[in-house]
Amino acid sequence: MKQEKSTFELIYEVVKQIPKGYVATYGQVASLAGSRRWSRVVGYALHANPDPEHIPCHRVVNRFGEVSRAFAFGGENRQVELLEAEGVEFIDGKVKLEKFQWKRVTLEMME
DNA sequence: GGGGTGACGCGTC
DNA sequence: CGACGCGCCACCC
Repeated sequence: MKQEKSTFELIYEVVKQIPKGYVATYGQVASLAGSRRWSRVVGYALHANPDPEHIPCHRVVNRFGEVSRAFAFGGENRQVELLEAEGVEFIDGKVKLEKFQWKRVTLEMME
C-alpha cells in the first residue's frame, strides 16, 4: 500500500529545505507544498512540529516577515535570535523579506 | 460524523 | 500593514 504523504508531511519537507540564513513565509511553504490555501494548515503543521530538530520552524514567518505570536516553545524573541544568529537581519521586529525570503532572493541572485 | 479551533492569506474598508 | 471578514484545509474531541 502506498502511504500517501499527508499534507503535513509535504509541508515538513518544504520547511526542511529552507536554507540557513533565509526564511520562508507560510504562503511560500504552502504554495511549494501544494496549494497556497494551505497557509493555515502550514501553521498547524508547524505547531505540531513532530521533529523540531530537522524542522526549522523558526525560519517560517508570515508574509509580513513578522514572527508568529503563538510561537512559544522558548519565547517569541527566541525565534528572532535564532534567525539573527543565521545572518538574517531584522527591522522593527520584522525580517527583511526582500533580502532574506527564500527563493525570492535566490531567484534574484541568479539574475 | 459534526463542531470548534488554528503558528495564515487576501480582498476590502 | 491600521482593522474586519471570509475562505481554505487539517487536526482534536
